[in-house]
Amino acid sequence: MPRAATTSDAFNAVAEPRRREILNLLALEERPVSEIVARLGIEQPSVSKHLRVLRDTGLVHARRDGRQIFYRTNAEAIRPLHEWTETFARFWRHQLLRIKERAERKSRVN
Amino acid sequence: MPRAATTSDAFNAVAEPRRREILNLLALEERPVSEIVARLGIEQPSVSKHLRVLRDTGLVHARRDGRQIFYRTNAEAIRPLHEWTETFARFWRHQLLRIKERAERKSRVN
DNA sequence: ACAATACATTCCCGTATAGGCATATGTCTA
DNA sequence: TAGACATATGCCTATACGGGAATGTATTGT
Repeated sequence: MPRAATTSDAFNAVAEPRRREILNLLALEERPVSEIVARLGIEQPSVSKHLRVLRDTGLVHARRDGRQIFYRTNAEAIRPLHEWTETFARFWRHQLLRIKERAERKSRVN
Repeated sequence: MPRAATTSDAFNAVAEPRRREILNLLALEERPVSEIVARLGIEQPSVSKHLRVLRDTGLVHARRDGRQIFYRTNAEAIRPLHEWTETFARFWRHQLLRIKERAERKSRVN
């Protein structure tokens, strides 16, 4: 079996660096496809295909205005990723704490 | 061009659900391969291959003890993912805030 | 040295890419 | 209605994938 389809879930969709760039770009404000093409320097068909994946996974919303279609990141869809990574956060925070403690112990000795 | 290699970065590595399961399992304590096989019900060669990817991306550490090899999640390697998703957190938090405000406005009217 | 145990690697296969290019679709304007 | 503009889709190719089965490698105990 090959890797799961990029359209199946957010984890797969954001595995592609260009798609993450697109999500970054569309986080603050909605933008038409042409602007994504211009800013990221990716071919238009390629951008459209990435947007298709992002739309199918709910990572972006689309709104048509005349000939243009404005896309915007749907942060809510990124939330599951954030939550999954958050379950590991306590480990590196704990690690940092230990490093800090060790440093303090050291400076106490000196 | 095909999708980027799973070994290229953490984003690609965790796109695979089984690998996320493995990371979850190895987060609290190190475990030998046989235990991962038993707990997740995946074939041993398959587990070994996933572990290889996770090791190449630094997502797990390995320690040999006799015939067994103990693996353990390296939370630090998940941090970049957490940080990337964190940049979007303020948007859904803001969204939640707006929903809350709207609810309060509504109840004020009633 | 040999057998058993614990993992890792290799090969094969069907599938899902992502990019490039051409083309189709939808919308506005003259 | 024709043409320009904005975007989407289809086709092609090379490549990476993940599972299954078989095999290789390292370590231990006898």
